[in-house]
Amino acid sequence: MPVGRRDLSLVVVNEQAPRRTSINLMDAIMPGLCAGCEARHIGLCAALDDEDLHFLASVARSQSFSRSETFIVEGDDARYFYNINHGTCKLYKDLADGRRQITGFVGVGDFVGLAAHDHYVFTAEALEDVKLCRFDRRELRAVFSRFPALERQLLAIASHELVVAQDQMLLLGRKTAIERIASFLVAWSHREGCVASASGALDLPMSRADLADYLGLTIETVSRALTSLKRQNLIDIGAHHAISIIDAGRLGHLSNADI
Amino acid sequence: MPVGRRDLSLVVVNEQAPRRTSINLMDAIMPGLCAGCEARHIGLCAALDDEDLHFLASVARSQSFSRSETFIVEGDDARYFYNINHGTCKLYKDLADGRRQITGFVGVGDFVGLAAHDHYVFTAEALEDVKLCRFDRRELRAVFSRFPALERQLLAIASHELVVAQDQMLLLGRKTAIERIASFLVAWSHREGCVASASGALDLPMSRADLADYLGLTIETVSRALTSLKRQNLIDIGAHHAISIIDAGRLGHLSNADI
DNA sequence: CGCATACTTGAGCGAAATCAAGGCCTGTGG
DNA sequence: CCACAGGCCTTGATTTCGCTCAAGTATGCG
Repeated sequence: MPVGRRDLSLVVVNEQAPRRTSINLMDAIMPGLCAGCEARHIGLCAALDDEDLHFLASVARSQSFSRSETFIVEGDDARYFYNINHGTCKLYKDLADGRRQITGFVGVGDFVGLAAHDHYVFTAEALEDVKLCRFDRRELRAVFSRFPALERQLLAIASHELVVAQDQMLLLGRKTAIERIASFLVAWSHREGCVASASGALDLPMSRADLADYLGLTIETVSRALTSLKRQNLIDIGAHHAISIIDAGRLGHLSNADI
Repeated sequence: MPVGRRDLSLVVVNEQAPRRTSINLMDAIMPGLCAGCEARHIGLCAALDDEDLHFLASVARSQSFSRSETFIVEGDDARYFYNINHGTCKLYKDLADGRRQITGFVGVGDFVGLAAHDHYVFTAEALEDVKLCRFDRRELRAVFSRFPALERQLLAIASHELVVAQDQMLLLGRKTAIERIASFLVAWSHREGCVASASGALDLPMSRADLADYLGLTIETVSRALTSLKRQNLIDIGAHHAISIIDAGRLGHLSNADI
């Protein structure tokens, strides 16, 4: 029985392919199949045969989660591996006494579950309603051998994430509260698809508590730093987690990007 | 002209292959060629032909650096990519005002320069005399297409480094000074080849200043925390950067490893 | 409209930074 | 062999940035 484009919904959850710098797996594997897709391709031949599609259907499936649902729990068997089709998630690690470190926010096109051993080393929680494409890690080798270009792309993605992680270490180890907030706002403003409205305001899907847990601060310090930036007329704080950057230049200077 | 095993010294600097969890590139490419090598292999066929060897000679060469020499400078063109054959190095990022964050210490078998874009995003400096195998990044694609198993292994390595980076973010963002020091000592004691002598003392190749820059502290705080652990009889501090762990259990408990 | 949750603001505190000596190796040269 | 210089490390005194505790104020939802 042939698998037609229609059946792709099993794996291609979001056909209105988003614009993201990191690649959407399905965009990558099926260039040209997703209408309006502008993600970078990874050099696969344009068309997949029925066998390829059946194979993909057998190793991947779509999933949805609501705000505050966790779909990866630290310590669990690392059986799956995800590609985000819609929404934003936070990844975090907890200490026994409740202290939490958010290691990253992941959005459309990002992969989650790459950095794992036999067990997941972080928890992943939806910050808003999310749609995912879930892969079985046990089939990963088979996926790679069928689509070798994908493996190459994943190495580039992992390398880039290492660069980002090193930046975050510099922030957490050496920057002041104001510098952390400024760095975050500048970095978030460089994400594609983060601008909420015509006003140019940033749409931050995370709470002050999440921001604090990401930047190694408390919610009070985050709040005070944001208020301080607002008083200096560098940003404006709107409702619904919206923040507008008024003076990107001075904000970037405050963020103390490394040499 | 054939390339014999002798000529491998160009790339295989250290034939007494070290025992390390992360793979030594040459061990990987030439399993069986390095006497006593116990590193994991990555599934290449046992023998390389002359063409392979000529190819390797053309893209890689050995290098040596002395203590405190830098061989990668943040911001420079990322032309090379290294595999460490001997010694330990620190990787760090600096802020304009001199604040420094060491993002990692790398030792025998580790790869350096993977996490880079067009330019290096960190500086690498030898902590002791080091020997390296240097690869031209522009030839990386050619290396991978000749040895596809290598690329697969690099993805696994990069994934593992992401796990380590996330642990470090938790440490930098949320742990106390004592917890940071305890975590570091426990982690370092799990490195292979780190035990200096029959006494079981750890050989730390880095100074207190390096430790401070790695753990997001000052040298005074590092010193006080070590003294505190010594007074609690959990460790003993010897000369020449040697530290013995007396009570690994309580030290591990103090380190507050995440759940 | 009322309650719960999230955010802001203020006051005081504390862990680690900064400032400042002082001690201890190690190597060098008399 | 000792004297001295220069790192590197430790220890103490003081300061400070961000945390904790505590209200108070929006915001959103039933």
